Amino acid sequence: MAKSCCATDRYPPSAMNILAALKNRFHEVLTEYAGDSDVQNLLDMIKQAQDARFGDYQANFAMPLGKRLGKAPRDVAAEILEKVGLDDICSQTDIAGPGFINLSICPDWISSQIHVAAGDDRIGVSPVDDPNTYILDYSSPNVAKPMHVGHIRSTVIGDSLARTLRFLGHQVITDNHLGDWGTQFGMIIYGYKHFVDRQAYQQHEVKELSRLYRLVNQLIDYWKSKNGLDTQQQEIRRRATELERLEQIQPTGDKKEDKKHSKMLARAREQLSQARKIFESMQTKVAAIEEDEQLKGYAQQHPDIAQSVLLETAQLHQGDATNRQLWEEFLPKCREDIQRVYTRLKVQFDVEYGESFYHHMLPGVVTGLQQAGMASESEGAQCVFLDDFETPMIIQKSDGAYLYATTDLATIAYRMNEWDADEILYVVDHRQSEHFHKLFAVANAWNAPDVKMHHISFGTVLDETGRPYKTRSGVAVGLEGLLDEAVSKAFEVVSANDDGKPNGPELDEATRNHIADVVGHGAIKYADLSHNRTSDYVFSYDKMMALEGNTATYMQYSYARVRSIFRKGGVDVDRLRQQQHPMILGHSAERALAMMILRYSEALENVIDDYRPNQLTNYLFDLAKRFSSFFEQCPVLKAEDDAIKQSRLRLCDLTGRVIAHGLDLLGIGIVEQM
RNA sequence: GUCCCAGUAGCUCAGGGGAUAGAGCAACGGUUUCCUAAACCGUAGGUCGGAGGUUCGAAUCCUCUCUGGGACGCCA
Repeated sequence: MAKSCCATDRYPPSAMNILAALKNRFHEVLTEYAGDSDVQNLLDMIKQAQDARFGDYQANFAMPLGKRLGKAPRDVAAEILEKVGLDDICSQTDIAGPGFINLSICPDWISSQIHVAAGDDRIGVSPVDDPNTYILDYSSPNVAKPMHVGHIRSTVIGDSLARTLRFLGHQVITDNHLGDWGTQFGMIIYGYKHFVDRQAYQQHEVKELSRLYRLVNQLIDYWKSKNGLDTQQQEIRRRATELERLEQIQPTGDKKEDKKHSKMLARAREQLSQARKIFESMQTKVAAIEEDEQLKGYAQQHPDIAQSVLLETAQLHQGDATNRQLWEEFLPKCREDIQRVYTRLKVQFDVEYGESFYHHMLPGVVTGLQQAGMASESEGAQCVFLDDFETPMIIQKSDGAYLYATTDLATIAYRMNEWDADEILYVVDHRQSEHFHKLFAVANAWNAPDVKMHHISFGTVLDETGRPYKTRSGVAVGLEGLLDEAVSKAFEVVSANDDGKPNGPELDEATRNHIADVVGHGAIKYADLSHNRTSDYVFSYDKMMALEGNTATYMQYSYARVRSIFRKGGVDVDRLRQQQHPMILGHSAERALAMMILRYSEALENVIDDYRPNQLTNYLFDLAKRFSSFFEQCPVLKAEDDAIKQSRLRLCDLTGRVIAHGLDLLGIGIVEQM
């Protein structure tokens, strides 16, 4: 039932997402069949075709509709198609299988749309009709210690979501909720008072502070382990006895019983081995201190270090002059240090209100919740009990100190007052999901009933053995070192590739450095963004820097190829854009590429739908693949005639624009040559 | 013990009601007098952890189960 295309002049020259256009067309007719309430469900069954053999788009609503109406789905499909009339948009409409409606978009319509997109600053992506105010809370490192690999996902995902939401027309406030007020500062204050190396501090304050942080941490761990050894030993004995007991039990012959028994045995063995592992790790920590005379001395002089650290923290919070002064001295230096990483990553925040910013509001949170009848005392602490959770949310400890839950509630209150947020997104790793569930429940019930809050959780970065990514010594890998490594690997690849060019190298040292910088940082970011954020992923330099397949480099390379065509052809891009030559999509590779360009807005909608930047990376990868295919099959500068050449140049230009724009939304740069 | 998340090709991962489940890498075969071969084209590779259920239709939703990871009152 192929149909021919007719004129396209019915369409105003405004940007139109194809899917939206199709849904628009079906809307009225489907309402006749389903009524207003259900029509959206049916419209959602119009989507991109799963397979190119089925055309460009497919509509799947005829099957459920047929069922409901007691008619054959294929008949329903034919009836609806007849009523809707898609002759101007579709070159072909087919009913296939049980009642799939397959739609092929008419080439004329594609070229008219691509023509519109080319003349549009936003490359065919309209801003949303109803902008919201979003607060994005991401990165949020603890400023007392260097940033490590665990911080990058939050930073990169949050930054990309902020850019995307903003481009779509939403009001966005990005906030780096720094950890600048917690126990870590008690630790460095304590460390500074007792163990500082003056000379080292003068040379590099932050380095020395982070050494002090690690030292104090290590000493606390030492005493905790040392004091826990006996208990752990008992635990091992208890587990061993239990295991022995279970091993004595003879099979009963009853299949079910025996299966249960062998399961218990396996569990008991696992628990025993776990207990031993914990014991060993405690022993290692103890030994590390005791084998070092200096550390051993420190430990013996500071047996109550854990308590003392909490005391230092409490004194800071209570306004103790010395601690406050130290905090004011340390904080700006720590922040500068962290800022260096943001500068490299080109990540910016609208505000950076750390935990300390909310300190004065915390008593009000507790009294407010008490007055609302939501908080009550339990075991000396102020708690909010919630129906859906076994454990309460603790908002004030029995010693009077506040917790991060308290700060988070104060933060929400502030954000509502200051910005009247519609939505708050927390880009934080998945381990904190229970905390956020509680937090949202309390805030919605208490003082922020209408705001939508989402925990944009993400998985752990693993090493090649599937363990959380750490160095051999067990410390999380420093972020700066990671970035340096990526850049230097990129430099090697850039140089090797340039040296291997048939007509000799084209790039000087400075250019190579610049390219390595863009490519290296892009590779790291892309690795994070291209995985579905909810899953853990295995971090591998080699995969990331392979610079082939689904990597930022592949997109950057595509862009560079576009630029190279323009350079070689001496093309004046501004003129090209002004001249607006007609788009000719005669070759299947041209059509496929054009279609992909028009789907950019659909890809961005998919990103926002569930806050998943990997929807954009997937799209860009598809786009770049189509471009490579086009590049192979369709000569541009040597096209058979000038009309085709001009059309192809415009297609190249658009591809380059979408790639550059999409990468920018991911926080990734492009280069002219590589 | 309770709760949350994951399990898809040899490896790393997409796909989260729609047709014969995809990509990259690795393997194998091919492409360069031609705009960047960091590329392209092709071949091979799967019981979507397992069992039930809901549905016209299930990798996708529900229940149970196995395996792995994580979180579970005064850390953040």
